[in-house]
Amino acid sequence: MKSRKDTTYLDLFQIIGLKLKKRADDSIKDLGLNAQQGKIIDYIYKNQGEDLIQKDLADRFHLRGASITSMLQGLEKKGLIERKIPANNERQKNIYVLPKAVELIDSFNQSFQKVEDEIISAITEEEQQTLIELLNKVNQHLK
Amino acid sequence: MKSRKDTTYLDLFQIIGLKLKKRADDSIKDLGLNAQQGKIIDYIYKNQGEDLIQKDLADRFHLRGASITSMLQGLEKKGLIERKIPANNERQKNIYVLPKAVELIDSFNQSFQKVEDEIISAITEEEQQTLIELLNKVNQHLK
DNA sequence: GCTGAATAGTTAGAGGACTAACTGTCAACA
DNA sequence: TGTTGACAGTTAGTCCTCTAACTATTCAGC
Repeated sequence: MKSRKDTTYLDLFQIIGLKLKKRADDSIKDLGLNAQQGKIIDYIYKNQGEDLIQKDLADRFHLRGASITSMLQGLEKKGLIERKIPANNERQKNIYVLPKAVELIDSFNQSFQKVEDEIISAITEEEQQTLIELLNKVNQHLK
Repeated sequence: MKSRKDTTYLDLFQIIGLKLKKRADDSIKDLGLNAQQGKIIDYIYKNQGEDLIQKDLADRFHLRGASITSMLQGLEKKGLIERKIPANNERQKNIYVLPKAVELIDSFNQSFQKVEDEIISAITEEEQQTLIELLNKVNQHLK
């Protein structure tokens, strides 16, 4: 009875999530960053015109404020981003990517695309449509 | 253009995984454990007759050997499991749950079931079938 | 206008997972 | 049978995220 077959949705999501995280981390580790940092830089780059503040990142990436603080401090130390207190609200910090980071964005988006391709190559195009619909339903339902 | 809609499979899996992890952790934290520890105790309980060793846990849960060592040391310190070096192979350690842990298993399996129910209540029964098939395909394809 | 609550961000300290280097045991085969 | 490589597990040190407690600013209602 070694081959128990009661893998649940919870287990599947955890396992797939872990595998994807490891692949994504691996794929950009030569750039000195992990996948989360890459995703965040990309997100900052695409939204930095919109009065982007740390709280937005916390919401988008489902991380705590403290985690964002420490992650951005790290990226700042590496010269990849900068934070400026806006004139109209001294309790916030607007976030911008620096040129050094912009150069990297294409590179890790390509890496992420490869991981993406690995996922979808497991199933047909029709199934891909179905999967993304179901994932979105589940995601939206979880608050 | 604040509502960008290019959420990828990778993003979706990460976000759903994170949300589920937080829910699962929350649901059993009163027992002094996190979800991963709960899952592992359950797995040990169901497989402890089969010469279960640490390597098996590392494989099943996609964690490194070192992580399993430290996690089991923690569970051992709490009096939840024990490890015994088997007679036939002194380089391994067989793992067993202790009574104190057995008492908890029903309780956190119920908690996990609730998280499971939250997932599937987002979609119809037919969609549930489809989703689990697709998830299994993707998972198996990722080695 | 003042006071108290809400909001944004930081710090300190803890825990979990990782890598790299290590110990000790087993197994293969020359 | 002796050596060498594979294997199971551990240790040390790092990184990321978390919670809890904190500072500082802004907002809302009396």
